[in-house]
Amino acid sequence: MSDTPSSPRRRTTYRHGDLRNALLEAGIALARAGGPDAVVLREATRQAGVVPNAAYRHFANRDDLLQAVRSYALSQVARAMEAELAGLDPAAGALRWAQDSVRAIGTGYLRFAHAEPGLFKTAFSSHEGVEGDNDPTRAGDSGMNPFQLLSMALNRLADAGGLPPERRLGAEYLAWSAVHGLALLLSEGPLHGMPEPQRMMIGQRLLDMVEKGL
Amino acid sequence: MSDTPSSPRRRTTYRHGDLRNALLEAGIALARAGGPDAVVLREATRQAGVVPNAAYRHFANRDDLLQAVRSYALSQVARAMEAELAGLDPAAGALRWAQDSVRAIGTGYLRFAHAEPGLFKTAFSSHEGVEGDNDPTRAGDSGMNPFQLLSMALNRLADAGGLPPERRLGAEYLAWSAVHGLALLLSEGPLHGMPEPQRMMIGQRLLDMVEKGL
DNA sequence: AGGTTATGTGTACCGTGTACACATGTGTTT
DNA sequence: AAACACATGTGTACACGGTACACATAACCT
Repeated sequence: MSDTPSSPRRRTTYRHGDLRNALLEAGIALARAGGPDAVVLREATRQAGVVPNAAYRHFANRDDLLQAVRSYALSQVARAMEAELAGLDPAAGALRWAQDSVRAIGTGYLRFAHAEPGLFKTAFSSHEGVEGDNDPTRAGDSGMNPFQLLSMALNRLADAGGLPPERRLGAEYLAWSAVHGLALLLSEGPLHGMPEPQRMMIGQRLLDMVEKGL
Repeated sequence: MSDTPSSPRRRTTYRHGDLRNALLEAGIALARAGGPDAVVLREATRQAGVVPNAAYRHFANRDDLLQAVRSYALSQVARAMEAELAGLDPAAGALRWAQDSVRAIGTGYLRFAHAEPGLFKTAFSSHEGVEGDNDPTRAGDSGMNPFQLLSMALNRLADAGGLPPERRLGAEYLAWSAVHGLALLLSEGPLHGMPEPQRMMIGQRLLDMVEKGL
């Protein structure tokens, strides 16, 4: 009971053994609790039970650690989307399925933003090109990252005739804009404390708008 | 040429005379150049030519200064919207005018986000309820803040029959979500360096989506 | 003139990121 | 096994930022 921060588990060996991982875990915990700004190097090392500078053997600097945390957060977003997709019935007709897929992506995004506001904020704190990268640490079980999952859903929609080809290009950004914007309003914006039912309702309304307007 | 930061104008009087204002100006300059995180108390006092603690006679703390800067940024957003609205022709038919009004709001928002990314980011860094407040420092020449301008445009649309009454409630948030999301993607997101023509194009496409889907 | 108040100064402390030199294990080569 | 290089953690140190507290000085008001 002589540990102050959280899990500084007095280590007996000079070597930590798994420091990079411990720092990442700590960083994730910090991000979860307080968003990207809460990911503070010194606190992470404290939780890992090492001296501050030890972190520099595993991360170039604070931002490097933050990016690692962000990758994790992105993979969690992907998983949230995949979880929604998994509940769909492909036999419900190609168009319906495609539309539901797009909605599932949006719903997963919004759900995650609500369930894990800190990680959500971290995931998109510095949205550097996630589009064309195949970093598996940012992907879900499907191997796709959030952006790629959205693209896939939009492809389904286009293939099913639910989205005219001339409007397919860049559709990711339109859909993403809408959902991301709402997620922000709900998680840290003026729609903050909105109760669950209304939250779900406005989310669905927004997805209606996207579906109709895309 | 003995001044390092920017305009530390060696003052001869003990009293500054207009410190609150000077700090605000400095804060705005910092925000303009680097967004909310760049608004740093000590730097503002440096530019004003006073000692760090002098700031506390005019602002409770750093955040208080930041909020003042944010209010200014919001008023600039409102002005950008008003500038777009001013170019409209009310004689073009009620519906068309109403639709153009909504588009003007969106366009002004997007333009400002592009022209002043730092201030834009600052304006919405902590979107605390701007809806029902009448702080004139956050308003444009019309006396309305950005949210209120949007509401007004949507009212016009509803009055002109362009938006069914049952879908009027909360429409602000749907439109705002979409435009805000895109502004983020364009200003700090993956759509960052997008050339002007394409930027305009995707902006209009997004507004099409909102108009169709609202 | 004397007191009260507003505004700027000096000093000081804490937390954060990070550079640099040093210590201590681990693994490899002879 | 001894020697050495390398990887990884430690100690010390500095700069920067926010901010508390006591003090100085000027403006204002009897």
